[in-house]
Amino acid sequence: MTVPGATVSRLPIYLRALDELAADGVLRTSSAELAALSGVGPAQLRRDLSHLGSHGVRGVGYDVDHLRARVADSLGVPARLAVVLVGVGNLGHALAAHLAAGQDGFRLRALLDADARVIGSSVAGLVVEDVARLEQVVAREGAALAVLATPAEGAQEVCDRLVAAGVSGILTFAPLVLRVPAEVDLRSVDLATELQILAFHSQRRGLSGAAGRAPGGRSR
Amino acid sequence: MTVPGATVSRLPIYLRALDELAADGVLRTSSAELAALSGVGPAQLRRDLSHLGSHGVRGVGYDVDHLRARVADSLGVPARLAVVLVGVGNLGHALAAHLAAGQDGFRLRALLDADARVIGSSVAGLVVEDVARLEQVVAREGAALAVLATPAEGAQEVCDRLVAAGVSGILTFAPLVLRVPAEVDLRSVDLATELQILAFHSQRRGLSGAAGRAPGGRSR
DNA sequence: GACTGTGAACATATTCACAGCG
DNA sequence: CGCTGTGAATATGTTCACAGTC
Repeated sequence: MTVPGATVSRLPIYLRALDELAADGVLRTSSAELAALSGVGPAQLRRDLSHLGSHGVRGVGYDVDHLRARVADSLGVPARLAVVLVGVGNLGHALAAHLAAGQDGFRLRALLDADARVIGSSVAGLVVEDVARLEQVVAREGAALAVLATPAEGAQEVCDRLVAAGVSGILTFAPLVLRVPAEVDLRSVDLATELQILAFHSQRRGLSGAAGRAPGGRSR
Repeated sequence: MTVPGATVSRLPIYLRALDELAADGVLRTSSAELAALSGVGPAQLRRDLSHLGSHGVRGVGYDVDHLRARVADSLGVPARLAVVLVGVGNLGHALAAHLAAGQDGFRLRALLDADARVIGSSVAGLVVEDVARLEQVVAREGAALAVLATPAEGAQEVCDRLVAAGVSGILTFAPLVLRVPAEVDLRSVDLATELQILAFHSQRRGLSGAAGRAPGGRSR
């Protein structure tokens, strides 16, 4: 029962949609409804869920709570994995604040930085520690995941040390290509990259900017 | 000469690699070298570049400056598109600071927020304006792209207004599924989603946390 | 009757392996 | 010779359309 990567990347979206339905007191849903909430087609949603096993009822639909538990399980949400964040600059600070809320199924357990002016200060309820102690902190917290929000310089070194310390997944915001061994999972988010991708399509479309166009409708 | 989406999403990475080579004074490169710098295979790199036309020399390689110009052109970097950012909270502030540096080929032209305590303050060299004036600001700056860093509540409304005002691409950090018409490009980045994807693989691997493992090597 | 789960068709993306060419 | 560019093979992902089942 191996789940395709493309499916995995959509499971968090389905989980959020299921959370919303549950919060609204909805008990049962359909592939059409869930797909609409998730911005995908019903066939894709059914195919995706089928990779987690058969959890719907033909002719009826899906039980919201049951399906939600099943999706949350596959994403490891109940384990509430420990996360450490390295790089408490502007961006790291903002990410820490979001994560510290703890609503996403993770426990942010430590903040690390190299800047003496930041070390020792309190951010999002945690005291920033010296990145020199990275190995000890990762071990102490049993961190499975790390968020990397340092500048590009030095990011590969921090990454290597995180891997050696035993984290199994890294989410990086540093604008460079990081090397990790195959058994470690790396996801990269970069503002400039994302905007450049948008720019590509923008110029293909031949629109150089926002000229006065008739207000369009909403929805896709 | 239509470029596949998967290729487009890698062009910014190639561009950064080419920038590095140029900065190091390297005049000529090969698919093997560029691919190594970009973390992809040589065949993929050659296939990707071939979609932009034939810019290498068989038996020799690629001219760094020429290729860089060609990739930058396809990404619309020389146009230096105008960008507006909506939502100057923690995250928006950090994103504005990165963008304001202007090193990525964009001009950050305006900041918008709904919070009266933020409006009028100066961030990254720009005065935060009232989101009520979104339409006028987008028109005034001729903004082609927008960055959305508001909370989930109200994000769809802002998104609709950005679309109606004529932006052609939106990068959102709000944790919800936004609807946009087909002619507008939407990219979504969400911390919780990314971490949940990592968590999926982490638990598949059966590693519950960071136990003492032998320090591994680097590189992939 | 209504909705899921899935085989089959299609579309997209990656990789191999080598022909083409300076 | 050495390296690019690309046909062909493979792998991955999406969509259709309907059989299966409550």
